[in-house]
Order: sequence, then structure tokens, then C-alpha cells
Amino acid sequence: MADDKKITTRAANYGEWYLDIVNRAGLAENSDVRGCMVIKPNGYAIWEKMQRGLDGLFKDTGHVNAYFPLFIPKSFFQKEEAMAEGFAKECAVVTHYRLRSVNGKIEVDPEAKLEEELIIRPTSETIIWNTYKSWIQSYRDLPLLINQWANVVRWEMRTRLFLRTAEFLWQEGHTAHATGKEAEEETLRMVRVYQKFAEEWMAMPVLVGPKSEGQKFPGAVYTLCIEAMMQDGRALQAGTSHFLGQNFAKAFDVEFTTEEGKREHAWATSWGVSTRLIGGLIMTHSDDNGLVVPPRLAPIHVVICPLGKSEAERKPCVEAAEKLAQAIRELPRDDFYGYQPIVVKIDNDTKNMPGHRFAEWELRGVPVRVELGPKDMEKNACVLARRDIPGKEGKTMGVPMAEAPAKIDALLRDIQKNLFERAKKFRDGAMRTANSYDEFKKLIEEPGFIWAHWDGTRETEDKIQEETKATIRCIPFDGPTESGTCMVTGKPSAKRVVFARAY
RNA sequence: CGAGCUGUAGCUCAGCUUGGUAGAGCGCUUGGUUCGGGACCAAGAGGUCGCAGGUUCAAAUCCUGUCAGCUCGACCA
Repeated sequence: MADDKKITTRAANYGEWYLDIVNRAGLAENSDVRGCMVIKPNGYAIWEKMQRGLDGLFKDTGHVNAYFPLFIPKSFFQKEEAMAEGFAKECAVVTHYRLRSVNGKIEVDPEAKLEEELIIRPTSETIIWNTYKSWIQSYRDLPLLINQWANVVRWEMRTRLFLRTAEFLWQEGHTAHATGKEAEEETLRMVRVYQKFAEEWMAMPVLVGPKSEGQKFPGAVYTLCIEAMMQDGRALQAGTSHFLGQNFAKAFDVEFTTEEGKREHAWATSWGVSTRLIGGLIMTHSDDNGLVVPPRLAPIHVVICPLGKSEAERKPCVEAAEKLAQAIRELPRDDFYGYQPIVVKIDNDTKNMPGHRFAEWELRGVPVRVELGPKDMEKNACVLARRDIPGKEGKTMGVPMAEAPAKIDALLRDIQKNLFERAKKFRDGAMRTANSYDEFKKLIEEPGFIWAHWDGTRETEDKIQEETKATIRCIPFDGPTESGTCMVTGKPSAKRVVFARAY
């Protein structure tokens, strides 16, 4: 019965633990629509924070937002062969545009069949490049730096809340450039933006570098990624940035006149991150007491719990809570908080025991909790509890009320820093090196990433995946540069790459 | 899409083998006692047993179909 209140521990069952967090923290639930989730207010609030942070970074790097259609005519979709093939097996298709009522039953009207089927976008390169054709005439129209916030559909068989659902929310940047060099610079710039967001907002350390040929986006020349390690040692692709070369410009006939008066195809990039980041956030920081959210993404930064067993005892606590909340809201705003006020909530629950209330707020991941009881009133002080250190160890007693707002501000910044450092230490501690295929096979059974030499071929990568279920997650830019020989074929290898089992 | 398992109260599940008209715990409501780490007592509300057929005097229970979910495989942000 007491166990009913606790969530499954990570050690007992990591998958159950994840589901418990998503449920109990009110982030999302499965809907009655196959493969589709409902994102609940607490989860959506995190997404809104992510959107705000990312959107600011996109604007800072010169991008603007626009919106393109959900439906893509099949003929557009077909034009870039590699991409069409890559997504063919997971597309939802609209074939009719009308229903009719027959004997009180609604059915698809066979008279209303579309002449050309519409694909629900799995990604928008085709519809966007079809549009760019008319927007790009001259080198003066370039670069074109556009982002869209949208939903996309990829018809997945097996889904997991946030990590893989048939419909998900994301942003997709689609840029056009006059030269390949510029487009490549953009590809790199945006993966670095993702790295910055992951590390500084999400407090989630990531590896940055190209994907292998086998793991890249269909239609791309190459794909750069940020790759994160979850607490169970598995990898999560958290964001990708693609150099598309002139593939889409050629497919959609997007030509412009250069300064020299020559006609040339435009160069392209695309890049995206999705609500999957929320799954990554959960599996990077949360613990057996529930969700842990870094302050920069927390929907609520501070919760104040007035205590007291009688109305007479509680009243001064509530008044002090309101005063404190106001003082916190009036703290100077800066970039750390996105120039927004700190969000403070007063917990007016009079029904449940204090311990129950504390546990509930920990479950929901609020970074700082303030406890205000009769004993604090006597001393004109309060108790601060930090979520990154659960239970009594994370509490500071007797903080004078006058100092509390500044202490809370400092605490929030410290939690943000601590979460990143803790996650980085964990990640670095689970990075191993394998020097032979036998050693690799042994190591891959343990959680974590593995540095290993690989000959650069698709065949070897496929063989490794088939035999060990591990894939090449990333070829990190700042990894060791030592050369060696492929652990499988013995052929030369310029540098080690990172293998892992992935979500 | 292949294999296995599961659908009964808001949630977790018992009941099904051997058909007889619906149960528990948690949660919820009300009252009382509690209250600085997940309190307790009492009363109460809440279910077309996933859905559709079939067998039967009678189906949560047996049979057929169907839908959904979970686990494992192939695919993916």
C-alpha cells in the first residue's frame, strides 16, 4: 500500500520507471488514437520553455519563422528519390475529402476520392523546396533562413511516450544558400546551437559530430547530430542538422542567378529537434523520487508550502508565503530566466500531510521548495529544499526571510550547474574503449558508449549492428584523433567512433 | 507486420478452470481526529465486465470474430 505511492525504481525496471515519471508528473498519456499521445499541461509547459529557448537561439542566428502545409501532394514527395524511399514505410496518406451518412452510419464517400493522394508530412523538405522555387531567383534572395514549428506524422509500429509516437511536435529549419561552403557552415552552426541548448538549457551533455553513412537522413549529403546518454547507458539522438547539398534544389529545380550572371542550383540545409527532447530530459536527470527538471526549463521554479495544523497557525505562514513569493517575482530578470520572472507557486493544500505534499512536488520536479511553518515564523526564517538532492539532505534550515529571495536565485543557478556536471560525470564515466571485436562484444553488454575503430564502410557497420544491436551513434568532432585498425576487418581507421545501443 | 500475454470501478488487480445476476486495495466525496517527510476512523458515491456476434433457462466466466494495450523481434527523431 505504501508502495502504491512510490514510483518504480530505476534499478527495478528502467522502462517502468520512465512510464511512472511521465504519468505521475502529469507530462503525457497515451490517447485512444493509436500511437498518439496527449501532452498534458505539465509536459506541454516544458515544451513551451524549450520552444522559447530554441526560438531565441534561432532568431539570434538570423532565422525567421514561417508555416507550410501539413499535406504534401504525392508527386512532390516523389521528387527526391532517397527521401521518398526513406520515409515510404511510415507515411499516413489522405485519399478522400468527404464523408457521408448511410443509414445513420458515417462512412468515407467513395465519390470523394482525391485525384492525387496527399501525404501527411513526415518532414517538410519537399513542400518547402517546392515553394522556394518561386522565392529564389537571384543570389540577392539568399541566404533564406526559415524555421517552422509544426507537427509531423511518422507511422510507427511501436511507440513510447515522447521518445517515439506516430505524431510529434518539432521544429524544422530549412535554409537555402548560394554556396556549398555557406550551407556547410550553417549545418555546423545549427548543430552547435543544438549543443548549446542541450547543455545550457537542458543541462544534458551531448556528443557532437557526423552520423555514419548508414545513419544519416535520407536525402542528405551528410548529417551532424547531438547524441546524449541516458541513465541506463543507452544513446538518444537528440537533434540532427543535415547538409543537403544541391539534392533538393535539383529535385525541385531551384536555380538562381549568381553575381557573375551564371545559373546555379541553391544549396540546402535542414535541422530539427522534437518533443523527444522531453524524453531525453527525463532520462538524463530524474531519480527514484520522480521528475527532475533543470531550472531553465522548469514550468514552476519555486513552490512554497505553508504549514501549520490549525487555521490560526497556518494563516501567518500563508501571509509570509505570499510576501516571499512577491519578493521572488521581483528579482532582477536576466538571460538565465529568459528575461521572465521566476515562477512561484504557493501550495495551499490543507488536506494532505506535509510529507505527502513535499513528495508530490518532488514527483513533479519543481527545482526549489520552500517550507514555511510555525517554527519558521518564530525565527522569521524558512526552509529551502533543492530537488537535485532529494530528501532531507537537500534541505537548508533557518534561512532568514530577508535573505531567502537571493538565496533561492543562487540555488536555482547552482542546481542548473550541478545537474549538468552530474550528468557529464555520469556520461564520461560510461565511455569505454574497445580495442578488439571480442572486447567490444563484452563491453556492449554493459550500459554506456564505446569508442572503437571502424573501417568506414556500411557493410561493417551493418554487421556490427546485426551481431551486437549496437549502432554508430556519432563520429565526434572532438574525440581522440589516434588512428588504428578496424576492430572487425583490420582495415585502417583514421579515428575512433562512438558505438552504443540506442533508443 | 510476425510471436507471446493482457483488457472487470478513476488506478492496480481478484473473480473465469467447475456459467447463477459484481469484489478488494488505492483514489474520490462527507464528517471527525491528525499535521516539519507519503496519517487514521466512520459513512458514502462510483462498473453496459474492451466491442460485436454465438451457445445457454442463465455468460465477466464457454465459443467465434474484432479492436486496443504491453513485452519481444524488423523500422525510426
